[in-house]
Amino acid sequence: MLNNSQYIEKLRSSGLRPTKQRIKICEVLFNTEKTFHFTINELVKKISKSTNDKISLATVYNTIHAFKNKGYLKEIPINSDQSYFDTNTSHHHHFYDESQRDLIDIDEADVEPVKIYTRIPGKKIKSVEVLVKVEDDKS
Amino acid sequence: MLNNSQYIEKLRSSGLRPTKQRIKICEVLFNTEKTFHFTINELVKKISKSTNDKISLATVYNTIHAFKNKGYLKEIPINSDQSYFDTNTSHHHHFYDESQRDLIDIDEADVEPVKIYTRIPGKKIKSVEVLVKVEDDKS
DNA sequence: CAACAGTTTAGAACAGTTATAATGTAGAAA
DNA sequence: TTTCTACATTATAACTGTTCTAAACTGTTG
Repeated sequence: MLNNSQYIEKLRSSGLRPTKQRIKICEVLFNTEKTFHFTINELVKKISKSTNDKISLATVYNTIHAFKNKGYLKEIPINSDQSYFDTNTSHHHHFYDESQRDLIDIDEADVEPVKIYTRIPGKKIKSVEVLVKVEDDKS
Repeated sequence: MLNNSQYIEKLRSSGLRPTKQRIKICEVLFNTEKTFHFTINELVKKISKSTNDKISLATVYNTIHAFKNKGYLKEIPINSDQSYFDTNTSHHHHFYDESQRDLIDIDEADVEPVKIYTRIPGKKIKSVEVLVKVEDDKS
């Protein structure tokens, strides 16, 4: 929930030029009460609903990748024909309802911290992500 | 580690006609000491190395999906431009080294069972998968 | 063996994503 | 403010993994 000048500052401070496309995308992504999940396709629709100046698809992809690299977005590891992103960059996990193709946050407090008793020599852990797949309970 | 007649039986008992393509794919996938991970591309190469009769790409896709549906393979949820499959269908988790694009099993005993204290009403849990992303440790 | 449903096949089609190269623009310097 | 330049945007082409199509083939059943 920031205003434009704060997005401009945020972009500039991370070495991204605050273009009007990037500011608009910031608004769509971050000017919300709650965080949310999205695919590029859904984001494009959301953008076009909220502005008359269309943003090209390539720019959306570029911007999302830039934001992901800067840590403003997380990509959610999931088997899907398209990539899912999350505006919630805090440490948390997900339910995935494959039938509805619906992603739901699992609050960090609702998952016992995952302990891993083995390591890969020479590598350090970057992230630990839990994906809980659910299906309709017909019992 | 089965011989052909056992694969024929396995296929037939799950309602899949034991065609020579499927039997060959069974051999490549299951006639090994250790389980392994693969992409369709890698599998196609493996198949063509081990036989002179080429199997069409469409058949490989069909067969892998059939095997996955029958529970002979698991798909590994990962953000990648291609799907990863695992011949190890027991419950276990993975390290993913993004720089090498390399998947490594985490033995079930090496992960504290993941406890989830929340549920989605009307849905039951189908699987719980942990993906640990690692990177080179430059410290 | 005949008949049929299931399977394989090559290639076309498709969807998501990335690359290209021309045009535009933010920011710095004069 | 004007000029300059590196960075961004754009439309579109290209690319990649996967799915579809429809014709030919084959395992199974009677």
